[in-house]
Amino acid sequence: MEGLKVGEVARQAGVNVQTIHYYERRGLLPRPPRTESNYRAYPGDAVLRVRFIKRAQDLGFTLKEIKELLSLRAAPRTRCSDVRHRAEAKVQDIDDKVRTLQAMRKALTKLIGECSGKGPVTQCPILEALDSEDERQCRASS
Amino acid sequence: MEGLKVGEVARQAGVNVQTIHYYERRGLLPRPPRTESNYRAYPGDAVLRVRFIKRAQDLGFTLKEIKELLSLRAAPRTRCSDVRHRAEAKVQDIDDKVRTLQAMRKALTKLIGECSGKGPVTQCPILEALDSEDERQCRASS
DNA sequence: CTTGACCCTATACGTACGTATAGACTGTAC
DNA sequence: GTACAGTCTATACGTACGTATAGGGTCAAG
Repeated sequence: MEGLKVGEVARQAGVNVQTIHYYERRGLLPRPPRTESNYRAYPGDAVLRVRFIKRAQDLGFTLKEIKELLSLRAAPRTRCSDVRHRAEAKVQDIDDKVRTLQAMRKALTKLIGECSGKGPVTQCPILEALDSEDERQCRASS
Repeated sequence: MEGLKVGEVARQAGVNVQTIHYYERRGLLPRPPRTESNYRAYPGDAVLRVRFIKRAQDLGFTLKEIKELLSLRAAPRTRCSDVRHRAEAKVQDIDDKVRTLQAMRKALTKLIGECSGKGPVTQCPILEALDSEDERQCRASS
């Protein structure tokens, strides 16, 4: 029998079987040929493809973006700079998220600084700040 | 007629009506009394409660955590330090997320640095890195 | 007396990323 | 020859946070 069964691909790539199926449904993995008994028969490089996906996720790419990276690669006459652009955009995304988190952190530590931790909860400066009307501009897109 | 209607609360708090209903379902807002025609009749402080929730979200608390903060406050004999603890834990969460993002960023910019942006995509160092077998430990919990 | 704005409930949709289950079939080892 | 591990499809569940829709009732103005 030619090719790997789905369980084998999953094992080698360190994901579980349903994840492989899910990636296929999402169009991240091409539909492999089937055996007579309708089992998926994957070429060996399917494992590499799944690992590629996982590594790209680790770098902060969404599955949608990863799908684009993969089709970018598949297209001849794509330039390296196209990929580079996406990576740079992703760095931007990351920076935005970090800024949001830092703003949260700053606001929180400020409140913690004002809280002695001693009184009853009715006088907690943290809760009071959350109650108060003053419109600190801390709208943060999560 | 006593009390505010849901649309009024929503407007004053800057959220939409379904959000109010959703918070009620989630147990973040107490079920208000009803008029004869079964309309919700909110006390004026319902608006403050919704704003409290939005501010806490801006600080990075989940709705579940906010619910806890609210019940913490409702309970007599809760100490201010209980609230403070939650805030400190949240700062920890934020720091973890920031570290993860920074690791992504570092890995990405390294790859970008290796990419001239000039060649065809078949020789793109970014994609090659994603392909490669070497097990850089960049497992990141998103 | 009808139009329009508002309210009610229940349910589905949306994003992002899977995980789990049911019910049926296959392939193999004892 | 049967028990068990693996596969198939389809569908539901899970998190987190809402948004949207359908089908109905209510209220005030013109």
